[in-house]
Parts: sequence; structure tokens; C-alpha cells
Amino acid sequence: MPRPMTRIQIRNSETILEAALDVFSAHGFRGATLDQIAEVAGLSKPNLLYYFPSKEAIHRTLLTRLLSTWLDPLRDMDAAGDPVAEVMGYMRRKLELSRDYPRESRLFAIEILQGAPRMREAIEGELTALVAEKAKVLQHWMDEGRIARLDPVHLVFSIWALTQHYADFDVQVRAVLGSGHDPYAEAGAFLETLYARLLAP
Amino acid sequence: MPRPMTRIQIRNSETILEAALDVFSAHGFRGATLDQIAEVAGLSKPNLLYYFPSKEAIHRTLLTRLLSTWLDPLRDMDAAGDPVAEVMGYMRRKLELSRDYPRESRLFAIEILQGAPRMREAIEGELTALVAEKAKVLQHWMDEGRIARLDPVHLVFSIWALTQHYADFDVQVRAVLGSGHDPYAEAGAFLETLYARLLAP
DNA sequence: GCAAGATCTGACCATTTGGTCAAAACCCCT
DNA sequence: AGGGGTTTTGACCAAATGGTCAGATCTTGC
Repeated sequence: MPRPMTRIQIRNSETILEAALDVFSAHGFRGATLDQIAEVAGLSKPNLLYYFPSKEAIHRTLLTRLLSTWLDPLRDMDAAGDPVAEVMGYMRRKLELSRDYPRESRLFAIEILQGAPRMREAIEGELTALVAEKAKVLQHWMDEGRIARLDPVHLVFSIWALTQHYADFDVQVRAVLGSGHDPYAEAGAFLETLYARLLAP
Repeated sequence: MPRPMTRIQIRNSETILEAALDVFSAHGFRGATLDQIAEVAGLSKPNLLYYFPSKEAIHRTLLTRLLSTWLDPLRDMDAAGDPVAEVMGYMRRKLELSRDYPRESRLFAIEILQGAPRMREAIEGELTALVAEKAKVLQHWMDEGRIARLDPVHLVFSIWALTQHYADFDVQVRAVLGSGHDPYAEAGAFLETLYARLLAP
């Protein structure tokens, strides 16, 4: 019987999740402290725990919200569209996600890196099922000779790896590029070329 | 005046670093505890601190050792060799590093993800310099028309991203592939194709 | 066999941290 | 204005954690 949230509840829950995203994505679950999150959120620690039952619950809420955002672009890959354009579009949207939501990307990366202790079922269920479905679409396109024949799952991995790299390894990317660069603009051009050559039948 | 290490010192230092690699790569710096490391090493906590002055020192030692191993394959890319073979060889060696030293890969990834708090200078110095040097070599090959014209730094990024993905996101890779797969063998074949098409002049 | 040094440990400490609770402050409706 | 529910907080805990230290135990060169 979930009674409706008051305006204050909505506002504060959001504030807390926003602050928690900041802190968790920068320090990992164990490295983040409730005091830090409270500080960033501008609330007292007991007040956080009035809105969420535990540190773990805050983290879990963030991950759950994240997953659907993360998978949406892949879901949008349309079996009825033009194959090369669809794959390119997916890559583009994923790169934009890295650019616009780097904290989310890092939160996800840290979770997977540490063995996905709080996301195992989601990874093994929802994500795996979606990839399997889209791999079938890609395979179909390959069988029709509309894109080059490749391992479709590893093709998806390559898009994940190449786009998330720019969010997750941001510090390294910027250090190596030096100043006066727009990493995401350059990455967009590079990846466009890469997939154009890779996918050409 | 660093007096030579006794046999026991060498053995125990190694044991500790090995255990610490296990624990740090699985839980991050903050998430790892000295008790855990001591447990894995089969030593008492005060004994760890007899060999290393602090938790931080253990971590720092691991990172320092790691960096040179990590950069060696890139260093080996030979300006005098055959361009395509050299880039392919680098990719191969980097993939083997992911396969054979996944803990090291994850340790490094976690450090960069969190903003490289203990590796900043190494990233900005040694790594950046090496990439700049090798980018020049790649550029030269492109100017000679021996490999396709691409942004050389982003080409290096792509190798990092695509190879490290298999170590860092191992859980996800295995979940999505399901059983009965050899991720690294498949990745090797996929990446061979990818770079063959990308680099062809 | 024995001293001198190296190695190891139990007991301990201060701090940090996730979480609790009773009471205070606040908000909103009539 | 006032009362009932909502929100907020200071004070407090217990457990975990990095680190210390005095002394016990083991090695090693002679």
C-alpha cells in the first residue's frame, strides 16, 4: 500500500540520490561514506536514513535506475532499419551517454569490476537476454549480406568498450591528449571511421 | 644505504604483494582491509606492517610495479618493423596481458576510474610521454601510406579499451556469452579482423 | 652453543563508520 | 490558532579498521 510521496519526500530523495551518485561514482561503494553523501546533499546523516533504510539501499536504487537508462539505446536498435545506420546510431547514442552521464558510467564500471556483487541477477537476466535478442538481429543482417560477417556479441562488446572508455578512463584520456582537445568530438569521428570500415560488407 | 634483503624478507614481501593484489583488485583500495590481506597472505596483521609501513605503501608498490609491465608491450612497438604487424602485435600482447594478468588490469582500472589519486604523476609523465612517442611513429606510417590515416592517439585508446574490456568486465562478458565459450580466443579472432580492416591503407 | 639481530605476535588504542533513538522543529489542514 | 502527522537532529552505540608496541621466538654467523 505505497502511499503517495509528499513534495518534500520527492525533493529530498532526489537530492540524496544525486549526491550519492557523486560520491559512489568517485569512491566506490566501500569508499563512500554516509557522512560524505550527507555533506554533499546538504542534509544530516540521520536524515538520509529517514529516507533510505541503509547505505546499501541508496546504492541499489542508483544501480536499478541506471540499468534501464543504460540499455535503452540498445533496445532502440531496430531490426527494420538500415543495418549500418542502426549500429552506428547505437554507437553514437552510447558515446553520448558516456559524455553526458560519466558518473553513471563509472558507477556501473566499478560495480562490474568488483564482480557485480549487487547486480548479478540483472546482468545475468535482463542484460544477457537483451544482448541475445539483438545478436540475433545482427546475425540476420550478416546472413543477408548487409553488414560484414562478425561475431555479433563481440561486436556489441566492442561498442561498449570503446564508448565507455571515454567516461571511465577520463583522467587518462585527458592526460594523454593534453589540453586543447575535445575527447568526445574526436572519439565520435574516430569511431565513425572504425565502424564504417568494420561493418562494410 | 639499502642493505640487501634476507631470503625471508624477499619471500614475505612477495607473499604480501600477491595477497594484496588479490584483495585490492577485488575490492578497491578503500574496500580492502589489512585483516583480509593478512588472512590471504597467511600472516598476522602486525607482521604485514613489519614489511610495509602502511596499507598505502603496499598499494603504491603494486601500482608502481604494474605500470612498467603495462607499458612494455607498447614500448616494444618497433618503428622499423612492418606497420600492420606491429600494431597487431601490440594488440595481441595487450590482450594476452588481460588474459594472464586480469587482477593487475582491474587494479589499474579501479585506480584510473577513481581519478588516479595515487598515480597521477605516472599517468601524466611516463605514460603520456610514451604515447606521444608512439603516436609519432604511427603518424609516420600513415604519412608513408603504410596504414590507414587515423587519429593515432585514439587508435591507441581503442586498443586499450578493447583489450582491457575482457579483463575488467570479465563478469559481464562471461554472463553474456554464457557457458561453452573461450572469451579470449574469440576476442583474439574478432580483434584481428577489426584491426585488419581498420588499418588497411 | 650462543649472542645479536631478525621476525613475529597478542593486546591494545584512536578513529571512523553505519546505524539508532528520543525528542525537537516544522508543515499543513481545519 | 492549534493539533496531528511529517521531518530533522544531537547524542549516542557497537563494530570495524589502520596502526602501535613491548616482548616473545626464531635464525644465523661465529
